[in-house]
Amino acid sequence: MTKPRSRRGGGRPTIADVASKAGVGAITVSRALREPGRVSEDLRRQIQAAVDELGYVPDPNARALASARAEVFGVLVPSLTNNVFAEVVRGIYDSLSNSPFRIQIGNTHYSGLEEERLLQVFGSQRPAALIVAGIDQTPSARRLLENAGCPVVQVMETGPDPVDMMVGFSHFDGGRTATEHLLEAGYRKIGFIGARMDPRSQRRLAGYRAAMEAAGLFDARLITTTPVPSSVTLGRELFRDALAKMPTLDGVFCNNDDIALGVLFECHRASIDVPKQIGIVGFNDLDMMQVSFPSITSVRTHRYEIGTRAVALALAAIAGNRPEQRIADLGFELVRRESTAR
Amino acid sequence: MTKPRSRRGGGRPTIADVASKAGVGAITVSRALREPGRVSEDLRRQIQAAVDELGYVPDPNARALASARAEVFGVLVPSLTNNVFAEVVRGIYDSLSNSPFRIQIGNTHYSGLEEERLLQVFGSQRPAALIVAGIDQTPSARRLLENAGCPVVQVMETGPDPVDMMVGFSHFDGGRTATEHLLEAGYRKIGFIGARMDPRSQRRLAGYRAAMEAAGLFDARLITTTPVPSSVTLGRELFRDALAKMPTLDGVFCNNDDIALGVLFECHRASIDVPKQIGIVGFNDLDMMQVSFPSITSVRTHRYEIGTRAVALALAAIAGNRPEQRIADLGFELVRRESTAR
DNA sequence: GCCCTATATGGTAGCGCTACCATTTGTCTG
DNA sequence: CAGACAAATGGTAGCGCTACCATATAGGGC
Repeated sequence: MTKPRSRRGGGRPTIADVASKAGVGAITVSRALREPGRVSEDLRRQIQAAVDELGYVPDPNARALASARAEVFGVLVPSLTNNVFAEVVRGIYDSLSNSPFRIQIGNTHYSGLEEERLLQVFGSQRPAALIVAGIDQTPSARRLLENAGCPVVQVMETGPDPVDMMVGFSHFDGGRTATEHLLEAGYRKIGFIGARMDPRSQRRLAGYRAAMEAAGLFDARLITTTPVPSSVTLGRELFRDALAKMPTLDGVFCNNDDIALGVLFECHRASIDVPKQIGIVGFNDLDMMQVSFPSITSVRTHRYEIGTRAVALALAAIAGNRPEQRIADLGFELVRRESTAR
Repeated sequence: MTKPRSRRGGGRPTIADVASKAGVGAITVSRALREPGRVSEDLRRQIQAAVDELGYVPDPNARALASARAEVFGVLVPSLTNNVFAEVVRGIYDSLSNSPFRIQIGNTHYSGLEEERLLQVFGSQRPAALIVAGIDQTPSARRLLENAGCPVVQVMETGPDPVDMMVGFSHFDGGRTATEHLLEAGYRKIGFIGARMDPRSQRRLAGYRAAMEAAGLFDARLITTTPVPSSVTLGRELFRDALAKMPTLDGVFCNNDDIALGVLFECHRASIDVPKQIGIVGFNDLDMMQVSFPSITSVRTHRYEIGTRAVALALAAIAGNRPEQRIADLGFELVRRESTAR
């Protein structure tokens, strides 16, 4: 009744082909591939030979269907072009490149609704683990994560109430540290310039505010923000706005390095001396911060490591040994450079 | 014999649940979801109601297994952090966000072998389409693409011999145009500075060389390259090397904008006047080129559009109307700015 | 009125793999 | 040396879905 070879499959070898070639049952081939320890040395060799000869590659879809578990890591980030998330994603890829796991990335465009929709889609695949950026999921997204039935790692920042596990650092502390550094360097009229203003930016702003209030120097007019996505061009424009509003400005904590670079360029153009007239601090410490002229002080964050650590935690949880510490705070470092050395 | 509800599936509703709730056959539900036109208005409504009520989401793995075709676009890029590819990938994501297709990205790390390996892995999933960066696949990678049994789009550059379809532009022409612009502006000792030197960089270099030779000004000592990945820091270092080697240098065509920015910063630091003493041209025209001081002339490339166009071509091919023109040349534009205006 | 065709729906049989249980064999106890 | 038990292997029955074919009904031409 059955046709000689699958009528739909396009003729690629299946596990049954390998089994008959090796003279064993299909299930033994399956085991030899997934849990080699449970198959005798002899058969393992025969099976491997048959696999090599036929060029057999297991079908991940059939595997996922039969085992009710796909070998997929779902990753949700708000942006694909923002270097910060690109680095995290790169860390994830590098950590999984020698594993059987595939990666599925979703771009939420900083939208909670889009995040919910993608979690729904991802959930339908029964992923092996989920890695999501941020800790500000909508209630319904949070429920989806809790019921995902797989390890979940929230990355980029730390907070008090993880869905499952967390890898990141405190953006509030980062913002405060950057501002305190400007204060210690003697700057007084320190502005905050930020674009996009996602939850992490908001917390950096809160850190800035805490430092300024502690010094008795806070003034709401020092803050210049926009919901528009960040760019170097925008940094320049926002700085001009800030100066127009507050001509006595003598320092700026920039929400990120793109903004900081825009500020630096505008200072060049307007012949404002950095660091004498204006001190600049960026955030993330991209490569260019150390080369710019003058070089720019920035808060270095460990983005690649956030990706690798998130994968390590997820893999441990999959293997059954969930780590003791569910929250990994990777911290940050203030890197002092010429832009604040007066 | 059968347990009341799937023992493995975790209790999520299946197509059979929807079918019995709507009082129709499972196959009709399947059709209503995939080809609504073939199901009567009445049933379609009943089925939709059942789907909504149960919160049914089709299992993509079962679907892929049964139809021997996964709703997945495989995307192969050499880097995840390089802004150029990130933009292409963003274009792909945005174009597919309202389609049933998922996206699977592979990072080849600029390695042909890794590309082969990933094509093997991707192939095992029977993707709906493949989008790969570059036109320099190894022979065996090319064979995998030809036998993929799905539309294939090579992106980033154009060439004479597409596997299937192509979207990009001529890097040779880009390099030549940039160099000719420097020549027209009166620069004579024009250097080429490049990092990574992947095939596209090589072709830009070839374009530079063609222009220099045509002007009778070519000199191998004007070329400074390294296989090291590109960065702003590296741009600065390479420029110093170039100057040490050839102190009379009066212009540079930089393989990309990161390098160009590094060159600009070094000029600031060494008090070299741009554009009077040195003219600078970058490649790709990142946002920051227009804001830097002085602003930097660059070759604008249409990266996001490459992504969207590649998806459009692939979707057309999937729908059965393969475009007449298999090669889409999106061109580039030289954007003249202060760094070459003397 | 008959046959032909088009449209709408359903039943059956897998897709390629693994969970579950059964069977076989070898080894160790007392 | 019987009985117990672990290790190695296999058979069967699905996982949730769709391709393929069959069936039913409604119209259209002569």
